[in-house]
Amino acid sequence: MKLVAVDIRQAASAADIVYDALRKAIIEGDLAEGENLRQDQIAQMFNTSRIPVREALSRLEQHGLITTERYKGAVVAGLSIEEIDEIFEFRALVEAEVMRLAVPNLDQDTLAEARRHCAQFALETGSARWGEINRSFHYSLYAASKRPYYLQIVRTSLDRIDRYLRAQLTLTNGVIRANREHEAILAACLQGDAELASRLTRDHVLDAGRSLVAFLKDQRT
Amino acid sequence: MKLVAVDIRQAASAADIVYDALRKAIIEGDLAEGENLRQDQIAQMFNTSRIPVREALSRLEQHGLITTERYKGAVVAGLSIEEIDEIFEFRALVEAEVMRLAVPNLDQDTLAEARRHCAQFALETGSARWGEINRSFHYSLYAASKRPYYLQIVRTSLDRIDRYLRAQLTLTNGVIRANREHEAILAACLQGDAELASRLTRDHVLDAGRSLVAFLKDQRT
DNA sequence: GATAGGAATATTGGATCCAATATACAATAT
DNA sequence: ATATTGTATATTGGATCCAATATTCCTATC
Repeated sequence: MKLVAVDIRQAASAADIVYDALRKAIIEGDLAEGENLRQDQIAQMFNTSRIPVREALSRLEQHGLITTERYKGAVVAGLSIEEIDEIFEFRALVEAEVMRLAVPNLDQDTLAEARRHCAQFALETGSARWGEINRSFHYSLYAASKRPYYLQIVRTSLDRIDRYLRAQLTLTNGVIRANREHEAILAACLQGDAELASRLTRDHVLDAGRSLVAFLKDQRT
Repeated sequence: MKLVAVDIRQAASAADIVYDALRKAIIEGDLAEGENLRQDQIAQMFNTSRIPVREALSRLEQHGLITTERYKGAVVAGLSIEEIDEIFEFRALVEAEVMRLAVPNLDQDTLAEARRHCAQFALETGSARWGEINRSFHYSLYAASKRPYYLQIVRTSLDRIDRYLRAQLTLTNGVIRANREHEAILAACLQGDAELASRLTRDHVLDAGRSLVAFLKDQRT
């Protein structure tokens, strides 16, 4: 018997599909902050009932991507400047540590992959994919840390501010700076200098945060 | 008109109540790891239908407290030694930073409250409340950091291992050591020495982790 | 014209019902 | 006796229905 076995346990439920789609839409900024999420409307869009939608919304709320009020419904969560600042500060702490832990485990394949993402980031001109490639670059390195719990935290904290990060990359000249910093991080990794890579990662995140906060402070006046 | 105004928006839904109860039961170890969670059974216990139960289970899964498999149901999540180790390492990183950020903001009232919790921890003989008082002690100090996002992360990571931490406190002589360490942290806070308080917090968490891992390695052979 | 009150509508939360899947167990064949 | 198949039961996921609450809009009153 020759057939490719798939693990059927991971078949996605309707709630999973709705959750993934909404998460993506929020992260990428397709759903604006403050926008109402009507259960009925979403259910119709996915050709399903409200039950899986409610489950998806409940999950999104747990991750802070939406806020809900009883009998009033869900809206895409917004963040204050202070909250954004805090999340960037937190990310700097955790991602710097993850980078430090990753460096000793980096092998040639991983480094090659990271270099690919880095190059791709520099080449990409459309804003749509910067956020995604940026993630891929960092994740490819972080994965070597072999710290699944840390990575999950990194993912959820990135989720919260990704929308703003994309705006920052696009609207300021963040891409040029980000690319320069990516190359520096990659160079440190190639040299096996964990401390340097960690410090550069920390600065990279804090830089982006500062730039974003400045941008938003200007915009929100 | 004289009455205490309550914000009715935060009235708990059935799903909230079920979620809180299950979370508490898992954290406190009343539900053993691997135990099945039948929707129908839980619904009957709370005099409700399965809908709110399903929502509660979905939320618990997002926080890693249970694992579910499609059409098979939910079980209380267990952690491997490696996972426990990783979470303690992570907590050490984050809680040390939170402590560092908290010290400059500590005022007399907060310190008095922390001292109360610390004393209460030393006096308590029954194992049941150690976990709770331990949390209260640390949270009372952490709150001064004014970093709600960090605190939420600390809470969820503590949730994951609280069950094991309680076992460690109870079954080894962890309480004596923990209490000594609490007093040292408190002293550092009173002196306003953020670096010291941070380092002691880090060691406190790592100590507990090492002790727990040693205990579990022995037990799980 | 502005405002308070109330009916009509929309929306959410929860209960019940049905379909899909898993599990337990009996029946049958080897 | 053991393994395999089929069937009954249990359980979950999703759809539909009902109740509780919020929102809208209309009307009456000043």
